[in-house]
Amino acid sequence: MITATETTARILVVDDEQSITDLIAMALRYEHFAVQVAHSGREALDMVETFSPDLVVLDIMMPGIDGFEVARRLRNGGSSLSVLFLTARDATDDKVRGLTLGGDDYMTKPFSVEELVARIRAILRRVQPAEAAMGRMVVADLQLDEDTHEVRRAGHDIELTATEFKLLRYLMLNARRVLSKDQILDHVWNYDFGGNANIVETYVSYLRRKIDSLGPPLIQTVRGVGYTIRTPRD
Amino acid sequence: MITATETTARILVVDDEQSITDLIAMALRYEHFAVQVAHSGREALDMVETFSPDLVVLDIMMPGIDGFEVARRLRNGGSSLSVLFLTARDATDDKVRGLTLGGDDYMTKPFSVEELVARIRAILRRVQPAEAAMGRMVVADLQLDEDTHEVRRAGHDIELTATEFKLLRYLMLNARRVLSKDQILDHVWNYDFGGNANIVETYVSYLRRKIDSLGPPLIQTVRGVGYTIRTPRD
DNA sequence: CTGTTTCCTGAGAGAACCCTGAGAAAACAC
DNA sequence: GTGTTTTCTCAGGGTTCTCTCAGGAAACAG
Repeated sequence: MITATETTARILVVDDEQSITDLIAMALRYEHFAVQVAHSGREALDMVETFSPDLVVLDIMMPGIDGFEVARRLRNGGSSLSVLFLTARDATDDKVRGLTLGGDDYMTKPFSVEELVARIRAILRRVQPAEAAMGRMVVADLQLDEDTHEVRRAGHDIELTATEFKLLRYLMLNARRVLSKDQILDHVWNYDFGGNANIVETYVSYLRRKIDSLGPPLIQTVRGVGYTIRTPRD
Repeated sequence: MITATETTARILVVDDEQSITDLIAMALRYEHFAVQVAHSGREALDMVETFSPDLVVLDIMMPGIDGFEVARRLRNGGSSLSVLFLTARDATDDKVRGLTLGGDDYMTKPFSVEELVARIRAILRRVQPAEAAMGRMVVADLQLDEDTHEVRRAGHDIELTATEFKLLRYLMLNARRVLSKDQILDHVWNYDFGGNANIVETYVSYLRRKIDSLGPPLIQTVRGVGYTIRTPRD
């Protein structure tokens, strides 16, 4: 522990589908957030009282009190609670738009866990300026900026595709930690991705070509386990 | 914290429609204003006492005491409070004009959040000269002046349509940051716009034709993510 | 050394994404 | 009302990206 203000953000996850709340809760706990789960609008409103979260991940389509109504009741309560809405891809986004103009945001299902975490961090960064400047990550002479989407190493700009960027962000967020291919697949690709894990190898290969050509290799294979990014032992 | 005079302007939002006050309050809170909401003329007059806002966003068409009457009573009370009126598109604007002779302003519904914020800042700039000179934005050799609505690059005046101007302002306000098409749509277009996001591509195309023909391209596509305006790396 | 497993990477098909011209519809000016 | 400007829709086509597959390289076990 570093200081007493090293706060762990509290997140309430609301979805009527258990599989979704399980997925999200697990991912967020892994990222060291304090997580609670609710499976209906009513339950959510109750838990906001008892748990007082910093942010709510809120599914819109729920029987009974839906996500819109939950959000509205929270606002009426004078709460300035941040909300990340979840919505089906084909849902008309009009109503969501109206609600997400503030610091809030929304994602369409299916999403990748990595992106969910990224967006949650982005929202928290705005609300809790303590975590400001967190949008920039550094490993050795490699830097990644989430806001500008810029990646540089040793003074060179590196152009990454969307997927490459997400993969690198995930690796850097967990720098030094070894991540299995399945973990990477689950976090960086959409949760309903059905393909095979070889795609992780492929994208690691792409990243190496762009990043490790500019200096000592940072992305390392741990055979039989997975990959990690770290500054190499001399 | 920088100084004690680092003031956050206080804004009272008055409209009988909850969805509208929700929308505006959320957007303004995101811009770090202190916001309170009232849903009737009477409530508004009370809150002016207790909240003492710097500016009031005031809907005209309200049951009971309407916006005109609220403004009149405020003036009679000797207050020099600034007002931004909201009015339906088809309302006769004559009466509004009469009331906006001071530093005040008005907007017709539906509006875009981006424009609402811009006008509020413009009003506050006049009243609180502290924020003066905030109306000019610069990216490389491109400059945009909110007050005069002028855009110049490399010594050339550039004529933009209203929508082009709003889009460019939003991009420049977030210079270097990558903005998704949805984000842009939500901020630059009216809140009830239901069309598809391709219109953003179209307008980016228009802007490029007018702006990027005068020098190295400033508006950049980040494929799969969105757009950003930045001075290009050599 | 040999066989086995794991990983790397080139090639390519299909999909996704983006740009832009053309024109209809709406707003505006006179 | 007429003509002009602006906004918005649509679709074609070019480009880039994603993902699969397969052969070969590297690491490991015996």
